[in-house]
Amino acid sequence: MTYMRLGYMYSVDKMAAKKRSKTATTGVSRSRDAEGDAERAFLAEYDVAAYERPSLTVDIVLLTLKAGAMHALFVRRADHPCKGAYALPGGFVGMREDLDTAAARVLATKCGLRGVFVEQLFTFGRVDRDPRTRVVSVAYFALVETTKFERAIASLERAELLVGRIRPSGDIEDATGKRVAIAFDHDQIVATAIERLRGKLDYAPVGYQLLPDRFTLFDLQEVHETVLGHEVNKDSFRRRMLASGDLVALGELQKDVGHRPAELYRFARRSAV
Amino acid sequence: MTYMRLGYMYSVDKMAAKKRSKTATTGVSRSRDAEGDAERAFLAEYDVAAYERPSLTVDIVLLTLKAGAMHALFVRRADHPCKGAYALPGGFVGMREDLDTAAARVLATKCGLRGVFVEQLFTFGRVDRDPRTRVVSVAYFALVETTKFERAIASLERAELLVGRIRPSGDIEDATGKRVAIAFDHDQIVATAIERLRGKLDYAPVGYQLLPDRFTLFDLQEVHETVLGHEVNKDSFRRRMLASGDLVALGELQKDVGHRPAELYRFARRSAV
DNA sequence: TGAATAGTGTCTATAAGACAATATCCC
DNA sequence: GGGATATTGTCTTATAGACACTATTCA
Repeated sequence: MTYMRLGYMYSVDKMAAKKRSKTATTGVSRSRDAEGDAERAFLAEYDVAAYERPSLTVDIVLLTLKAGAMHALFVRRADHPCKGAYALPGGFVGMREDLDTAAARVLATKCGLRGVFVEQLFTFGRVDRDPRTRVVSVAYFALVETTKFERAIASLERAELLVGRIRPSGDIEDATGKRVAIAFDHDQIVATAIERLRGKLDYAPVGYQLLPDRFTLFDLQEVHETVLGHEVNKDSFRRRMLASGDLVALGELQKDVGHRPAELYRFARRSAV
Repeated sequence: MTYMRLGYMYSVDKMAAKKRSKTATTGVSRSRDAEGDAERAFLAEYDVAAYERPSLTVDIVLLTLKAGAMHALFVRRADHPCKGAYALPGGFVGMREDLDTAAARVLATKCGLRGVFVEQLFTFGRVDRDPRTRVVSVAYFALVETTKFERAIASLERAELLVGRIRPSGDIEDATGKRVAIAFDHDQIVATAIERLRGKLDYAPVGYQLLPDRFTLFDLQEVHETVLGHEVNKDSFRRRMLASGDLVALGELQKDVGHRPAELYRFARRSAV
């Protein structure tokens, strides 16, 4: 029998036997009165107007899954530095704009997408990451299903938009399969995004951002395999997914597939569009 | 039999049967020539000197484990806003200073610690998080063994240093057990640090930052239980840790413990001191 | 009917949880 | 020896991987 105490679970009849007695430790928090010099130092430091500040941007790694590989959206750099290279869509953070809001704005204006999954990824701030000036970039990653992705970039009609195919090695290639140059440290940002996505597969129903509303278990398996970069066991994958409670069977089947059609599912947290 | 192709594992004799044939997908990457207006927009945007910029700081969540609970180091705010409240040690990011370097500098100057584990945590940038001005803060978390922690703050001899005990609920209390006020959004930053630490337990030998050089398996178990906020199964924990390869048995035993002494271990990646 | 993949059932190996039995220290 | 905890070994249960077998669609 167990009960909650201070947020810890204790087994009433076992704790005494299982736990080792601890030597007493004396508290150490000290609260002496603030001294004058420390206070002055603080005040001086907060006179921030006197200091130069780095530029602050957000960069978006918009990921989609297409033809068995992850793809990201890039913008071709029109100028030096890195002229002609693939850069991530990004923008400066406004003074009266939350970071998440800035990310959503860039996603809307430069990628043509609203309401998709976005999450803060990591902040890149190496001093020399941009040769022009000090720029610290808060990177975000977004996931979107491929049809939305393509509709979005088609709607923007912007010449500089590019889609890069991300190889498991981390290399990025264009539609012809040729490896392309990536601007600044954006290759590293993309690699970090893929890594994060991989980590999320274990505990989050990631696939639902990358799949259409209705999909088969095999579709979902392909998403996992592509993200992870290796095969997963089919039987075990099926069992795990069905046991997770994240999937709802629609009672409908694939059509026109040339073999026994698979059942269609949707994710439990998203009502059918 | 399997072989590598494009970074994917394929089972030679099984792929045909296991994989469903995919409908062909046409590539979509387009590389039309850059247009003049897009170029001008880019240039205008990069004229960054014209824009106001948020202040950029790093804040440190220095965590240690003491008396069965996580503790963090705070600084008492000497001024408004949040006068008297507990704030995280932090500082502005210098123009010629990497983010990680800034974090290490704050850790050294304000916490008295060098060479400890530090990792970027998350970037907090809500517009209203500091009422004085727009401040975006890249939060870092650091882990240190309690004796180092206490030696460090003792060496600084600064009156405003405070140690907060972090309750599993997220509340922070002083040495007397009273809940204290936390400045700005720093309670949220601390909560994020604890959450991250929990997540890392699954795949990283986190304990080694929080334990002395020599420790018993039970010490390590206590670290996990405190961080996770719940008990773990002793037998399984033991097996997992010993099988992980992260531990090296020292062939020495505890002394003066009033019961059968446990074997002492050290972490494999850290040579004895 | 045959090709192709979906889905089910079963067996085995591995890891986790439970618990008994034995070992070793200090008093 | 008695108290206390460490450590080992065994049993049970849950989960993953492997694989055979049946089901269903289209050509």
